[in-house]
Amino acid sequence: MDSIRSAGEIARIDIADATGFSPATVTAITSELLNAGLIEEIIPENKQSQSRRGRPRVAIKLAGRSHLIAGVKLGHKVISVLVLDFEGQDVVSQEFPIANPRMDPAEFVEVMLEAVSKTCESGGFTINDLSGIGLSMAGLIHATDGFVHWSSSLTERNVDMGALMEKASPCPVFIDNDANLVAKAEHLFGVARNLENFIVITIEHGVGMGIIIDGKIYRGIRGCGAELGHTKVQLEGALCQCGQRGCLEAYVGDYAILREAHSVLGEEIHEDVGSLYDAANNGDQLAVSVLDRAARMLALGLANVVNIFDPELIILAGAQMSYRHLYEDKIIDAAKQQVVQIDAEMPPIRVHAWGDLMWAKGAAAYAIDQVSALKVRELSRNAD
Amino acid sequence: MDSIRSAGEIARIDIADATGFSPATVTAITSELLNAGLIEEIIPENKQSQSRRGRPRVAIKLAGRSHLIAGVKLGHKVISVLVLDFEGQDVVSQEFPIANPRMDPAEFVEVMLEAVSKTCESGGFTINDLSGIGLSMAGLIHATDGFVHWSSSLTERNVDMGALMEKASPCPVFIDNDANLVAKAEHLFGVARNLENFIVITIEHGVGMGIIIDGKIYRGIRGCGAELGHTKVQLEGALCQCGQRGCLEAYVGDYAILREAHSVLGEEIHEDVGSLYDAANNGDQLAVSVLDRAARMLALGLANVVNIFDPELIILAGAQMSYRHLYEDKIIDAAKQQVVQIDAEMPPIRVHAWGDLMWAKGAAAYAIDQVSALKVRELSRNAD
DNA sequence: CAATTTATTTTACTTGTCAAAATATTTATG
DNA sequence: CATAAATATTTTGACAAGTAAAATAAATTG
Repeated sequence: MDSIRSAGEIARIDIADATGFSPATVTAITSELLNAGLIEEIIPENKQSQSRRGRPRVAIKLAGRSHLIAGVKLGHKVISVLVLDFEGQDVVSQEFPIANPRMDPAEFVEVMLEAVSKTCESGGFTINDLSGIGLSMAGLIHATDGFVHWSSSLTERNVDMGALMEKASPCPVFIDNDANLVAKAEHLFGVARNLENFIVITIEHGVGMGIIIDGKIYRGIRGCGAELGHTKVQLEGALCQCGQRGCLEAYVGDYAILREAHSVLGEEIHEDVGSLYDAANNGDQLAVSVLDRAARMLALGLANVVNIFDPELIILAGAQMSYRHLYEDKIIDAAKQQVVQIDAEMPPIRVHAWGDLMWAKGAAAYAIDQVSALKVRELSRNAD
Repeated sequence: MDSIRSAGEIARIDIADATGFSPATVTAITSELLNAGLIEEIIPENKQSQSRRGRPRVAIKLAGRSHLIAGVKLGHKVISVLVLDFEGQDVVSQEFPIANPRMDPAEFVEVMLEAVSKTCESGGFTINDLSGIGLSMAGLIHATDGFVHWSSSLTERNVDMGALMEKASPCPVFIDNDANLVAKAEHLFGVARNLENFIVITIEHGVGMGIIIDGKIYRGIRGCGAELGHTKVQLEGALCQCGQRGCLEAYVGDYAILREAHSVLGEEIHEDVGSLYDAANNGDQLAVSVLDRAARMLALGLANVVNIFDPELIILAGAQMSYRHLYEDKIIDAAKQQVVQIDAEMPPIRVHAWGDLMWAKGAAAYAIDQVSALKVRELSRNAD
């Protein structure tokens, strides 16, 4: 069982403790995994390790070099590719500008595989050495079917991307919504490593949410749940890019904030929200007012998430720090004011600034997870 | 496995089909359950049953008379008790007026057990013949601990009701939030009998939600999730009975609607929302306007539920038909307008009018479920 | 009545898991 | 330094859950 990953390094007896299996069973399973090369023992460096007496525990970890896995994120302007080893260590990463942000499916597949290939080559290996590719897309995606209801990266709706990828790629490709995959990354590598019920909220151009319940991504029946950005926070409210009114995203997304600022200023002074934020900090009352409404709306959205899910943790995951206006303590405090009050600590809300590779890392995390499961399945089938 | 319940009557081979177990296993398990008296075979009445040839399938059902289970709901003015048999058939039910809607815990326990006792006696048996009691409470409840953070029925916060009940009751008592238990009833006996991922919304004095994910009630980590009624649908909006502003309940709950009507009329013409609804249907523009806002807010809330959960089904479960203004098609249509649009049918929203015993039935359903699990556990322990 | 069909039960085996015993490897102690 | 004590891991033997395949049961068809 791959709860070795969540611990990083762990001795057999601790696995038994953590999983509830008996030491005997752990030995049986680990010896199989060792044989298959998926995990390896750690040779103890120093003799005087701990002050404990008795036979020393020998730690086990994932065999990093056993598999290489790529994560791909298609953004508006760039496509980023990150290759991780089986342990989750960065191997190589690259970004490529893309010509047009909306492509037809065939072009999309080609561009993506091209980017992966180039990244692999820059790391000294080829795409054929990969055991899996994770693909992170903005949009409405039925992950288990690999079916894309709609994505901002595609010119067509209802694309069976899974089938297209399977045909074109030398290794399995796993597709899901970008926010879901960030949640996966938080689960495997991030601040939610030991949690099984938490929620990740991503804010950038739009607002996304990833829900982990009982350790699994919750996707809804058609695969298009968790659309926090399009929950309505105002009757007949601001116009959203989805065409509807009153969506949270239409108050909190960067385009919404800039839109409001420019509607008053009349011209496009601020190129991005970061510059507006700086203006606000320098006392620009208009900027303060614009950002304040966004902040209050976000607080409302966060409170709603708590009221509905009562999760162990909420993570505000951000790639770029130009969105730092949305990660302030006062927003979290405001959210606390709007949560159903009981005499028990409210779920913590933590901010996690990942850096630019957040999205690609999510994709890779998902692929690692899927490849792990695949290899274990293969193993037990080969036992026959 | 007690998926016999969801089918009502089912032959062994169909159980094998439905559960994925082999026929051999089904035989083994059912023979144990038969022995324990929990299920029984149905003697075929007519010889010329079906046109199939071959050995006829013999159907199995739960042994109704094997256990009696009570469900209790404490409302504002009455306490209702419903006794079901193990199959879910009504045995006897009764309602009792209660003196004061808020009691201290000791009084609460006494009043409840008194009501259950009287109901049992009116059915010709005693409380000692019950195998379990389900208790449905409005409020914030950590069900698995039997801990009541807060309830409108109690004068105190943070009551360990489970412990109190265990001391006073001759049989196990299972406590949960009232909306969660309605969801349970829908799952066992209602319109969600074969579904594993659906949502129940109850509207009455307040707005409640029960979430079923993977066949289990989702409660959140502190047991106080699913508070749809207190999600905010308006920044700095109407005042809610919880003390906060902008809660859905503060627009949709009956007290909110009446409050608004009276704020304009100046006097209390309408005793309940039903009368306001009649006025609206008779062309009273003011009544129309008041109800219209409530309807639009409810639609918004429903759309948010779809956008977040993308469930198989949403059920609007109602006890009394005086709330029929909230069950209209136009509301459901309005909700559809505000849902993320994809080229796939949106989850259906169904209205289920239960009648007055809805809440008590939920409590009983939960208790049946828990007692079933308990008995099966006892059985496998006795196998040693 | 025999042949056929379908449902259920029995039998013999596989698999996953565990408790208990055995073994391995260390520290502490006289 | 040998031995005892402590702790981790592995081996062994047994049990429980589940299955495939064969056997049995109970109907229909011709």
